Amino acid sequence: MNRKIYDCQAGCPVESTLQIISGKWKSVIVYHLLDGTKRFNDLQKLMSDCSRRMLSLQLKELLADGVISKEVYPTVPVKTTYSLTEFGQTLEPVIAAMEQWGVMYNQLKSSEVKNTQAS
Amino acid sequence: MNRKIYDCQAGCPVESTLQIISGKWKSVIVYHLLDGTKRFNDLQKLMSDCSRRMLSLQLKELLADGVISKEVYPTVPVKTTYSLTEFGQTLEPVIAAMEQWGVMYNQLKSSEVKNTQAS
DNA sequence: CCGAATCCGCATTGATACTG
DNA sequence: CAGTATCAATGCGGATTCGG
Repeated sequence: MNRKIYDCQAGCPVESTLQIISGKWKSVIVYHLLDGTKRFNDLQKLMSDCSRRMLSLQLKELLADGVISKEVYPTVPVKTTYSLTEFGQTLEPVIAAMEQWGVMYNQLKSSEVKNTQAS
Repeated sequence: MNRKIYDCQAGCPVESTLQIISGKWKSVIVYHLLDGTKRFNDLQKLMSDCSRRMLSLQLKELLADGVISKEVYPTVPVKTTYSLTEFGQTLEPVIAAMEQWGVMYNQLKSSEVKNTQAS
């Protein structure tokens, strides 16, 4: 896990942010958790391209970075839930900006399909 | 170059955004280009942890995605400049959010150092 | 100066099976 | 249900070299 993307002391803020959310699935996880507490399988279903293993790893890193918290209910089939910590909540503007841009981008793509631009 | 992170049709907007800026250095490049047109070496200096090879690759992808544009001046030592396209400019809110969060995060980290919290 | 091409080690990730 | 363990495959990314 090579977290050191940039070693300029307290350097480029964009890179600092990246250190927290640059994992392949991290921002997506945060995105879904902004919606509320979720169980492992809930997340799995929301991110079907992310394997259970990957999901597990990314959650572990987010946990280590204090972005999310985990609650384990020792019921018979174990139940665990993940939520954003207060710290994690501060990422909301970042994720929201990504979401908004994504919406715009999706529309753009679908309209490009219709136009089938000939040169 | 596996760009398909999510294949849900026009799916999760956060993932769509990620498809464009998820490269290890892409958002940093965009961040620096928001500041104005830059030459290859300028970028290289601003991102000293990014090898020439990586910079080149990431620029190529951003170019392919229409985020940046490239101008080549056929002078004797070739000179090339990179700028954001109009499309690339639309990423500004996303990058700005990342930057702001990064600034906050950097401050948070440096204040934690001072407190040396003993449990 | 910009960047493509090749070589190659290492980290990331997937598949599959297993556990409490 | 919520993970972990192990193994194998892929691909990222560095170093170096060459070209325009």
